[in-house]
Amino acid sequence: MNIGEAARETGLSAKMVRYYESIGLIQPALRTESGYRVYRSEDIHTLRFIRRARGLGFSVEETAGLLALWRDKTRASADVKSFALKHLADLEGKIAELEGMCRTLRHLASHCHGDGRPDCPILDDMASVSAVGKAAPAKLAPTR
Amino acid sequence: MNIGEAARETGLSAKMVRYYESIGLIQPALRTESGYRVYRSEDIHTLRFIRRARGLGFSVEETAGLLALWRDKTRASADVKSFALKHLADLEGKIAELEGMCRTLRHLASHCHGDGRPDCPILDDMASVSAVGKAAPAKLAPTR
DNA sequence: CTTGACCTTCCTACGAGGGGAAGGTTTATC
DNA sequence: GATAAACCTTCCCCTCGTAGGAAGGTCAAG
Repeated sequence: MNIGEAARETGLSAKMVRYYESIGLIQPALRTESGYRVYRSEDIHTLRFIRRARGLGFSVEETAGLLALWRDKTRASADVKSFALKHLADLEGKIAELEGMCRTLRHLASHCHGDGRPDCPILDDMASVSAVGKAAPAKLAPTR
Repeated sequence: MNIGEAARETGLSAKMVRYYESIGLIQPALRTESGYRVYRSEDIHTLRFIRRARGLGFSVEETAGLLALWRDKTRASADVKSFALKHLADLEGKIAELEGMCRTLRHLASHCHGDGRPDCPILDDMASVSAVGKAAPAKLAPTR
């Protein structure tokens, strides 16, 4: 199986597969004589695991940790669980942050009549000195 | 007021202020004879507006749009409102995505006994073929 | 033999900055 | 007036997880 097929099979892109190899998340793939990467079903299995972990929001680095646990047949399930719960807490923190923004935005929007007139409490609030840091608790976290 | 003071005053970093200038989000600052950037209270006002917008999760590009609306004294408040509501919908979409991950993780973790034994339903699930794409709806969205 | 669909490596860009080097300026203290 | 600390300047490279594309090699079908 070459990289394109492996990509279709796993829901990743060929680019991603090469990238994961380049950063050492997966072992270098076998190669044909002409240099094409070759994937066995066991490699596909690993790639699917990776895609699943990424889909659950684990970073690539965390995914490497999970892969190591997966391959370590003597791991304690408690280790996996704490890994998962730690990540869950991260996600919940992110959600809380986004919800703070949503609350503020909803509040501001609800006070804006939203017609053709120029006066707008949303802009007024954003421009007001007192509002600085109100809905931006502590740090300006990475958005996206 | 030089850049360091302006940064402290607005809650941004000096790097960010230079960056915003470099990408054209703000006008090039005035300079002293020796080349130091100088900020007037009106510039500080703008920087605070930016910080507030970023704190509400608007991208820099969206912030540029908001700034333009802010400066346009003839804008319709409806434009601002729709801008805000669009962003709100984006945030809500992001939250829903994260919550999907959380739900799955909570479910998986609740089925893991979390003791010293190696068998772990979390890893089992992640490795199972059928689970592919289950909690990763459609695209693998950028995490962080 | 040619065409098109693959594959390879390498380089660039994104967003939103952070870190730090090398060097100039300003301010406070002695 | 000298010196040291604390500023400032530009410049370039790093992050993270990809995507896009150029230049060139390979493979299967017609």
